[in-house]
Amino acid sequence: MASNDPAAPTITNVAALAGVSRATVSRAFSNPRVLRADTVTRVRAAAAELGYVPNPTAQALSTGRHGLLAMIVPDIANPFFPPMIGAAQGRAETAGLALLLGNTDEDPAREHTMVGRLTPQADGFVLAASRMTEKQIRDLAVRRPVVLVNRDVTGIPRVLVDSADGVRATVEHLAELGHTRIAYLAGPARSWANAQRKKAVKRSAERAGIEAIMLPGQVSNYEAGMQAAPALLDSRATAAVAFDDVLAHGVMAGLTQRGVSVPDDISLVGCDDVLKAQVYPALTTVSSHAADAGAAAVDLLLQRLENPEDPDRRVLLGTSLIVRATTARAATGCTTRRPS
Amino acid sequence: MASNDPAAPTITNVAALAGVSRATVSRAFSNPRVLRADTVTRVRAAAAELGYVPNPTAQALSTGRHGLLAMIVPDIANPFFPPMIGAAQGRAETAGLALLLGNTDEDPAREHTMVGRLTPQADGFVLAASRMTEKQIRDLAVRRPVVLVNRDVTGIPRVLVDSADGVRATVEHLAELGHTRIAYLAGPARSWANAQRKKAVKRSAERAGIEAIMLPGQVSNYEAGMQAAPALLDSRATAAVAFDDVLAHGVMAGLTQRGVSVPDDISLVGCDDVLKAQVYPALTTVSSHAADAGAAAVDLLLQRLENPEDPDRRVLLGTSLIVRATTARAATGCTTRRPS
DNA sequence: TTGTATGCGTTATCAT
DNA sequence: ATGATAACGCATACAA
Repeated sequence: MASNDPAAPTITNVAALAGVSRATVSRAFSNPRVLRADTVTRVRAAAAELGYVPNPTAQALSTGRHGLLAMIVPDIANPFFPPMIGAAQGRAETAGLALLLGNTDEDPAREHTMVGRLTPQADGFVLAASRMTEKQIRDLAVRRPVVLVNRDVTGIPRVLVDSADGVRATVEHLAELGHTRIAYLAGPARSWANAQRKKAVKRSAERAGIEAIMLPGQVSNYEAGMQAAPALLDSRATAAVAFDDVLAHGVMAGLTQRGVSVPDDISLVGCDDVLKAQVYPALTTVSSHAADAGAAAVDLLLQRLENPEDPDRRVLLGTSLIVRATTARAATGCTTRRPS
Repeated sequence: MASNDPAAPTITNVAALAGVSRATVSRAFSNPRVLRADTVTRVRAAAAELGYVPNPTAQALSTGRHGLLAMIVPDIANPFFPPMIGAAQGRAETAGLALLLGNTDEDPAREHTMVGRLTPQADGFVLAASRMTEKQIRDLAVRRPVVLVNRDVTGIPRVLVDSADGVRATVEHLAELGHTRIAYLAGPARSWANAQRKKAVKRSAERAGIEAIMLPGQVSNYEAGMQAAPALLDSRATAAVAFDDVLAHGVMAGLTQRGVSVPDDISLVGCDDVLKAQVYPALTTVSSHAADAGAAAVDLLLQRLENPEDPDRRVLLGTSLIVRATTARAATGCTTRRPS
């Protein structure tokens, strides 16, 4: 029945040592302003001497606040998320909160179950690229503050990485290089970011007066990219924008395998800048600032936590084109080489 | 004071509806075997009707078990850790536990503080590549079960990725390719894996009858790799093993920048296989199976949790060489080109 | 400003 | 097999 924690001092021990009541010790930590300054210091000294730390579980039972934030991501192995998680954890830590991490493997059912499992312990949720239904999200939101990342549900605070700027700059960049027919390689169908990027490519191409082809996609990983290479070649586009960097690298591999050179034969642009300049050839990409998104999401959540009546917020984070080594002038004259 | 959870039914409501005492409701969930089968079903039915779920916080306060595992990593942005974290979370989830994640930015002080903050809520710890002192780790271990990953402290259960096999295979591979002078590019000085790999390179080189040069290093990132390129060239080694893949990529960048070609002029091998075959040129590397390590660590922790008297365990995970495209025969005759 | 008393939801001890 | 009740550690309404 007792705590399994050997020799963990409680408020009672501190009270005895400091010669005050347990209520005073409690106040010395949770509401020091109502106490005389010297009692606060006296109590704190006693606490320090014993190594006393308030027990968050007991606090939670009494206040309903657990000091825990939950963050759910669809795939931690996707390099887009780790920086976001790191930033979120750091922000939470600064606010004195700890972070519960859940990985759903893109499975909506698993996400829903996990959220249910965590609800009684978490003060709030950050749902990154959530795959749950709008109804499920709203149901959760009435029980706990929720902040969405890259998912746009009216009435739920959300931070969205707005690819529009970066994609437009990308298309203009490609147009300037003489490309007149470009392709968009889609990512997960349910992904908000995918829908947004697809639309941005389409519109920007119209504006720039060039042709845009939409190539289908389901998942976003290296394998899928490899397999998308033939379709890209068939499309006869001379440049492609991929849903993200991982997909782009897969495409690059598939193309190289078929003797097609990037960027000499086909220009390639990724999204999210997850690999930075860490690989050769360095990928031209649309930077997403995932870490900023993680920090912003936690900030939003903290606001909601201290003021549940906070108005609906929709934070848009900009993106920008980073030109590196996978874009070049459109191949002139000769057609793209095909394997035998 | 009250719970912030709207309309969360408690054991009392269920007891009233089922016409039993609160104790019986409790037993119906935590220890059903001592109850008559029909009462269990009756209570469960009442609970289901109300949507009752046991409150983990209250359980924790009473039992001392929180249903929470904490995992601390030095740098979540390092691609070695995300798969490990994902596997650990999955394993914990299967066991009905949630995962608290902490990121320390390689800062021992921050790690220590974080561990202190989390101790009252976590049932146990997985410390990945911990930077804390041995004493700090032991102190923690008397309060909570602890499992280490890639840190070797006697008496503390630990899982170690044993690079020896993979490194030996690497050195033999290089020797067969005609290399007679190879370099090891070190990583973080306090890293157990670094010490182990360095030693393995040294010994394997001796066995293979070739020369091994140790190049110093402090941190492991792309930048550091770039900056290490000149030293590598100065060493006149024709092949190099880097502490990890990220460092290797940085080195590759630095070399390419100076007009030195990989693998034509210099062969390069990474460690950990964090980028899989996802980049060109695909990196020859020593695979570390980080996900397996994460799963094994949680398994070890679960064992300790149910039996604290479990004997000291030291799990060694093997590694293997994956030959891809960055190793080739030693350049013959001509010396390595240097930039002007 | 500080102390007293009670409740938070559950488990476990001791009865019956 | 089941019920009554005392913890678990803390926060807060109320009293003083």
